[in-house]
Amino acid sequence: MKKNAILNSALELISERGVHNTPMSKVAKNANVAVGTIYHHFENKNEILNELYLQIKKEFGECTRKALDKSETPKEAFAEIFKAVYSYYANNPLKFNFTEQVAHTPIITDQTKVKAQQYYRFIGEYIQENLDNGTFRSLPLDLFGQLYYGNVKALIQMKLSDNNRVDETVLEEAIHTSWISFVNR
Amino acid sequence: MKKNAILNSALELISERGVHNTPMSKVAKNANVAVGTIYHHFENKNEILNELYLQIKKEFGECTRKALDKSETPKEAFAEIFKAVYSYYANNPLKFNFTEQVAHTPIITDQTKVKAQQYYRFIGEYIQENLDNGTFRSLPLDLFGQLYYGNVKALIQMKLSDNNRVDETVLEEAIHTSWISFVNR
Amino acid sequence: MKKNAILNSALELISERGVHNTPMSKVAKNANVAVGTIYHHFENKNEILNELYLQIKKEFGECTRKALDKSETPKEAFAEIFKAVYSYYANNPLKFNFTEQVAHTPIITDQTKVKAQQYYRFIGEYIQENLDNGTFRSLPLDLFGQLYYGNVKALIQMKLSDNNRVDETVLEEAIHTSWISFVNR
Amino acid sequence: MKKNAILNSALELISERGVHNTPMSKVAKNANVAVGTIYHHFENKNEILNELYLQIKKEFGECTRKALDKSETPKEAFAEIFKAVYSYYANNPLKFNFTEQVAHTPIITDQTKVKAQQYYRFIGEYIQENLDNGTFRSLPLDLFGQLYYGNVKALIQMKLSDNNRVDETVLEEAIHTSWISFVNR
DNA sequence: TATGAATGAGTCTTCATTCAT
DNA sequence: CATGAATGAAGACTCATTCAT
Repeated sequence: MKKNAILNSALELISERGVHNTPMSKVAKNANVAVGTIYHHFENKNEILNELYLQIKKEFGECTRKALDKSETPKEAFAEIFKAVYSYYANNPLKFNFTEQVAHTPIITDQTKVKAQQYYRFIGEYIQENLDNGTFRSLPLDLFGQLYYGNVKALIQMKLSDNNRVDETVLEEAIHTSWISFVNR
Repeated sequence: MKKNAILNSALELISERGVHNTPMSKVAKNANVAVGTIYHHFENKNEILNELYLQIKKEFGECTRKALDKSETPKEAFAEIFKAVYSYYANNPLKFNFTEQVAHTPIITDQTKVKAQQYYRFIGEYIQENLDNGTFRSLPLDLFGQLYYGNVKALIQMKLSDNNRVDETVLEEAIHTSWISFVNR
Repeated sequence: MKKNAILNSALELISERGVHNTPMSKVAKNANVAVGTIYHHFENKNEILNELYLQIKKEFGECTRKALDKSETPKEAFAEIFKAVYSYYANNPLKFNFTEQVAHTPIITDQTKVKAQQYYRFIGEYIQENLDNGTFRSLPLDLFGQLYYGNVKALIQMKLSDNNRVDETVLEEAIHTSWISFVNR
Repeated sequence: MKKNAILNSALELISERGVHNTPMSKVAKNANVAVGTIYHHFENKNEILNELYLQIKKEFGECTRKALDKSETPKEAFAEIFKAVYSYYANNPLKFNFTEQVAHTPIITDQTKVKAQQYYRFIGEYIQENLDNGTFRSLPLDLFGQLYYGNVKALIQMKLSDNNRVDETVLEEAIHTSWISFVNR
């Protein structure tokens, strides 16, 4: 479908060249589509970006959700979520770059952000739960989230900057590093 | 000096409106300077951004260096560096926004990045030292750096998004959280 | 019939929004028809406008003709034609707006204009007759026409801009004003 | 001055080809100016049109005002204003076409219209005066204005469509035709 | 006939940069 | 050094028209 070709084209170009260095004309050409066709499927450039953002966050949420569901203990869940997030972005570097570029930008509307958050709200719930039952040390929920995600991101960035540096050992090491910072005792 | 007025004007506008939403004409007007004047002091727009980046990283480095110098134990140093970085950006939100926006962009040249790193190389050295002497758990140096900086950033972002949420207690808590994740035993 | 739906849709939109602010896509949607369907019934956008123009002028001619036919004296005819033209456009403001917008534009072809004129040639003939027999003061025919129609238009515009200002009295007054300017003695 | 070149270029092209058939690129080329230069002097296309409109109405007002000032009787004033308006547009056909095209369009803002009216308010005042003192037959002021201007326009159009048809005699005849329609008795 | 996705030339506008004063 | 008018390439978006289904 041309709509998907357009979304993929935009993802590719934007993640490589930046949002403001990616004219619609290039998005069109790269999608083997006429410029006008883009506007048949999307209201404007921002709508493409919002749709792309939402699509990524949905996929991201689904992968991570599976990881949580198959886990039996909080510790296992912690590691599995970590690995899922890491894997998702390590395997989809374009999507990582795109998200990082666009997330804190007025391009992504509040409406989109709210919608997107529903796809991974369960992570917050997982954290809150284990904050409540004393598994985790007492920290503001959102700070916890930022620290946790920051830890995963550190690893993702290492992976993307040099594919060979991150192996199973480093991954486990990073997870452990993260875990001990949050867990009580 | 007009050159400084231009740099400050650019910093203000860019951090608030984004690089690509900040035309030179606005930079000029905001600096009370004619457009042409900018081009007497800078080769082009990118040069402004690179110079700004360098200037910020230098200042950042100096603040942090002082924090390290007055510390006596590795643990104290860890906390002091954390606080210094946090304070610098919490007190200079424009500079934080600017840096975050620009850092991972082709706008900032490799040459600039290399130069900038010299201003805070000592942090890497501090970490390496304590990695070597066994104070810190064994982690790749750059991963360590990313994790450490990621932790500080989580707190800075919390501060900037809601000034009142981060007090001395939360700060100490965050530092502790970070410390225990790295230290051996 | 879809063809009529298209013509009506175009009339509505164009009279309200202007020719160049009325894309074919909107004409189609407003007519509950696909864009492509329009091109089965019309060669292109201009053909719609020309057909619309012709249709209006025909209807206009018929109304006015009836008014003339039932009149017995030149003076009565003068008044009846005046009222007929006034009524037609006062009751069909969309058609008035459309005509005014389009009439002096290269959109309407000379061929269309010639065809249209046949629908109300009898008005010119009525004037010429009474010019010849001395009822009217001697004026170039087309100037007479322009003046006469200009007088009616003044009233139509008054009516359309403020519905309540034009009542029977004002209408009669305007007709009288016009009549005395043309009649001999 | 380039600003004037732009205004003249726009006047020329628009009066000949229509507003929506006159791209800024052509306005620029015809003015021997770069496209960007236009936007150095005007906010956007509409601002050019509004400024042009205002300029024309000002000039128009000044010419007509002189005609009124040198007149001694109401009848003389009636004729002189008629001639002045006629002459102005007959000698400036581009300006006539431009005004006619644009006047009843949302392009010209209400603010512009209000400003413009001040340039020829005195005509309304002249009419009102002679309506009050019984020189003119009792008609709504604005209808009077429309009829009066309509009569002049009829002659202007005749002149512009065939330069040779309107001579001094026809002009006097038209003025007389108009005068007798308004004057009492 | 009917549909509506697709096309791409053309429109307005922006903005980094230049250069005459 | 300072000024700001001028430049024109490039960008987002529109829309009349075509054509495969």
